[in-house]
Amino acid sequence: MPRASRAEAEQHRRDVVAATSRLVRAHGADKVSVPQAMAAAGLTHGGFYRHFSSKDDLVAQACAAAFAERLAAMEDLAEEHATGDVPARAAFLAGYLSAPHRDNPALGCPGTTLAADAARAEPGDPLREAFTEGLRNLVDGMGRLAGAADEESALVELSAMVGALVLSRACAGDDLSDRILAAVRDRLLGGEEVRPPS
Amino acid sequence: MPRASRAEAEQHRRDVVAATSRLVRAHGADKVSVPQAMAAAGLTHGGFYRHFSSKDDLVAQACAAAFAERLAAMEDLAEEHATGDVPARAAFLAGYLSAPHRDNPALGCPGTTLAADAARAEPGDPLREAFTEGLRNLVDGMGRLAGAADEESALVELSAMVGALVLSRACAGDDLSDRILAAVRDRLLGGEEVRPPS
DNA sequence: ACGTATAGATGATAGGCATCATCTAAAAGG
DNA sequence: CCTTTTAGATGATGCCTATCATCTATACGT
Repeated sequence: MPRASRAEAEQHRRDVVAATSRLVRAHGADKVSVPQAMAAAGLTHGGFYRHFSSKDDLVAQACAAAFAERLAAMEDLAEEHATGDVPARAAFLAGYLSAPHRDNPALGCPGTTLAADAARAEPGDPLREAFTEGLRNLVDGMGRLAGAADEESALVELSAMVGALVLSRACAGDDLSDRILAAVRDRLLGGEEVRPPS
Repeated sequence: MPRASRAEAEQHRRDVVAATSRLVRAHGADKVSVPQAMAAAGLTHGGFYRHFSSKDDLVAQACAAAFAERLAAMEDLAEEHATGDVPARAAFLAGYLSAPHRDNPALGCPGTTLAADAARAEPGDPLREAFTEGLRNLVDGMGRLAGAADEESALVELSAMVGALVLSRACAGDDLSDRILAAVRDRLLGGEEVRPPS
């Protein structure tokens, strides 16, 4: 099926990015091959280099797309709960620290799934930059959600959420996994101190 | 150099595990090849399958070794600060949430570097089990460090620490990286609430 | 409507990988 | 001391990978 229209081609590119975004979150950046990524969008590997300059380029775009998706979900949540009795922040936290989020990394927060790949990338790597940019936006978004909380609070909260999800995924199937999620969820929603005074 | 003594062979095995433990923390489990792991211990890939049943087996042993190493360091710290004026917990936190720890993943906490690999492993995978076991020990160790704190507190604290380190590594080089470490360090050491009351 | 640019398919190239087979010489054990 | 065992070296094997070259047919510009 050679030669698609310009609009179709652009849609294909978007499909590849979206599919890759899910694949890399589920399996890691290096476990997704170019043929796999293209096939996931219904194409063969042939046209790849007409859309992307390299595999790293695609992965970086996929990372950016994942962050954008999550940010959009956060803003939807903020609107949804703008007038409700459940604060948007509580809804966000409960969803984030839930078993479904833990069990669905492919559609989940890239802060948890791509951080390891970004950390291992070289300082100039496009993935590294896409991740940093996305993370900054996520922190800003959390600040807005919580209602003008300071950056420090947003950073602490996000760290606890990311750490909890990462650890709970790593030991999923074990009792410990649920206990991690519950502990952080209760503590963040209850507003108790991080450490009980000794 | 064929045929080493039994004691030498056992030492070689240990060397391979120790070297791999560092390699996988630095580069990820799949980026370390069998020849690389053996070469890092001064051997060729030839004798590999006399020591390990598979690459997965080696990686799992390397993970367990990394956790054991960290736990030993924690116990040393507890002894060291048993009678000092700086509580062991504070020393542990400060070291954990420091730039050197961020910049030296090869020698750092496997909870941050191997969680992604463990999370992607199948439920029955030896890496998954080694990680879960190591994590459980780490949580117990933290409880002892903080002086009989409840498990929930240890889990929340560890989540925040792991999340902070993972995120700060992923955006190392950017201002944000230092701010993440500082925010979590200050909050955990200061004993303030996770979220300031709104 | 016609020529040209190009999206996408097919196929090739070169390299790295885990694993296994074979060989060797030295240690273990009697 | 002589036989057996085995740690480790060398060298396949077959598979998967990113990237590039080539081809084709169709959408686009004129």
